[in-house]
Amino acid sequence: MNISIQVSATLYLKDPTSSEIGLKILTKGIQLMQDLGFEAFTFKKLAQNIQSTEATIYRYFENKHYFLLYLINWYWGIISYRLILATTNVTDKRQQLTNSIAVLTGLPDSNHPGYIAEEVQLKQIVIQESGKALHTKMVDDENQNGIYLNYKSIVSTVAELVKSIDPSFPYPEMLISNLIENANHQRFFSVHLPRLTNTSPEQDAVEAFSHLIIQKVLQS
Amino acid sequence: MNISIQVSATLYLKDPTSSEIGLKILTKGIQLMQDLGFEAFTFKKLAQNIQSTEATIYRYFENKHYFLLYLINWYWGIISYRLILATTNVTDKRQQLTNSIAVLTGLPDSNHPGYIAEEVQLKQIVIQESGKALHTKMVDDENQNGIYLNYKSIVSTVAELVKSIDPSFPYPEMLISNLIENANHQRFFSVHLPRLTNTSPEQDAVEAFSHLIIQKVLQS
DNA sequence: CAATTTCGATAGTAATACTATTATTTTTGT
DNA sequence: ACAAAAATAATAGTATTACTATCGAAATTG
Repeated sequence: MNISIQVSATLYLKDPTSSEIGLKILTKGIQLMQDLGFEAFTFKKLAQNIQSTEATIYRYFENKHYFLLYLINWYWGIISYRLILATTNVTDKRQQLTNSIAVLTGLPDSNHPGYIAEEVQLKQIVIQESGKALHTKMVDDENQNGIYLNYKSIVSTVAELVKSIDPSFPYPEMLISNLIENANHQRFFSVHLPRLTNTSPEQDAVEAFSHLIIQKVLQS
Repeated sequence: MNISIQVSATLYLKDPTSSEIGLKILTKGIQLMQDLGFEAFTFKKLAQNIQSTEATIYRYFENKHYFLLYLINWYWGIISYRLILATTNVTDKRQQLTNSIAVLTGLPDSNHPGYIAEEVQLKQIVIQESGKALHTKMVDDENQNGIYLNYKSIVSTVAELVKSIDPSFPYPEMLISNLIENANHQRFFSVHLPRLTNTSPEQDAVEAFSHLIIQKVLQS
């Protein structure tokens, strides 16, 4: 079975991994969210898809906004886990950082240690829909409820690594959050607005760009 | 009077700058969009605000998505104009680039040449709502309609500058679109998720970060 | 000043985002 | 194996949203 990935309990009313129907909501929900996009995605459509009813889904999730937050949190949980795998037993801090940047900005690969089937789809959703989840009038409440903890702890962990390598660099958190966000943006651009980037789905340059920035910017 | 800023005509049904009511829709609309956020903003509420009717607003804009696109396009039009002011009569390419980065990542300032009253509010809207405008199933159609031309031309112009300074740098467009997007992200983080950044509303470090990246990454 | 455009007022519709109720099925503890 | 509890399906209903349609009055324009 899958390694258990932590998703904040404030994101659901009833744990969807605790029942058959809950799991169906997740797997078919991911699919439908990808196919339709957040705005066209509705619990009604999902209910029809899993041959259940709206009311049932509402017992698991407050609304579709929380459902999206759940998926995004799940994704960052996976990445958290992969970050640990990529850095344990690596003694050199530089190498730890390089491996971390690879996890954060590289493409998912079924050969990676700790690969989880949903990762590719979840990443797509993160790329497409993250902005809508975050840029809400509710951010501050949700932040207080610990909903972004997974994400914040990733940035903080890797930023610490940056600090230990180059204590004089003044913007470690900004650097890391930038590289993470940039990776998603550039991949979006590469598909929809290719003039804005120098990466393409065929020849992915996002990870290389990220390593270059790190290399040029940090003094070791 | 204001310098005329180009906004793509595909974004409106009737030019809002051509009538009293249209201008009211814009100014009060900007205000309301900021106060309520995109999701809670409705044409009905705006109509009440300007003591008019929904139907009237629908005669100017297809829907609120296009209204948001209009505002964002307007913002990038202003920035385009400010970029020109910041680079004309500057002979040194390095200096041109530095000035451009300042325009793209610095804070708006009423002392800037070409300052336009709405700029501050529009910037806030761009920071908060850009993601929702772009990350839609309709991106590709809208892109074909030239809706992102202002933005693309900014990236392209500054990327050309990068190329002329350091022809060996392999990712000029990615670098510039990254710095632009990053500036908005970090300012959002600084207010809502301060742990993710090293800038704050009191002590803005975004522009300094951007200059640093440029300086470290480009060879002159 | 006639013709046209624009606007306000009002009405109406389909879809969305839920909440509520109840009967049936499934699960669980013993 | 069975009673109690929990979960689900089926259905109905509500407020709001995102529009479209109509039509007479007001303003603009040629």
